[in-house]
Amino acid sequence: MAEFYQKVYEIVKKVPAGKVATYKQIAVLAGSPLAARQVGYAMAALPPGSGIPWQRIVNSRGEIPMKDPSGAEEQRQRLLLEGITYNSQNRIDLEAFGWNGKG
DNA sequence: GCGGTGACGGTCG
DNA sequence: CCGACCGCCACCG
Repeated sequence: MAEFYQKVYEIVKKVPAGKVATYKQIAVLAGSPLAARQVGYAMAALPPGSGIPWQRIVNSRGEIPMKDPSGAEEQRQRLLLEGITYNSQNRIDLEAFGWNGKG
């Protein structure tokens, strides 16, 4: 079992609702600050019923360049339910919703 | 062990 | 902030 993925999933689940975390944040907490790329790959590997709040994971720009636009739409809808709002540029304000990583 | 790959990040312009 | 280029790590065949 890939420990890195398992670690990433655990951290993602630790992200509180109403907050968003960046891939870098997850990578750092996972123990590999330079493996942010793999973090994103781990998210893509997550099935919709995995129980992992992958929608709270965004890149440093506060957006999710998902290959499937349909999934991005779903992600946006879920974030709205958590109180997270998108700005005019279809991006999330990391200054306001960015998770400090300490809960 | 090797080569290919990717929801990325940092730097440069 | 955005776009372009390179580099990074871990997973997969």
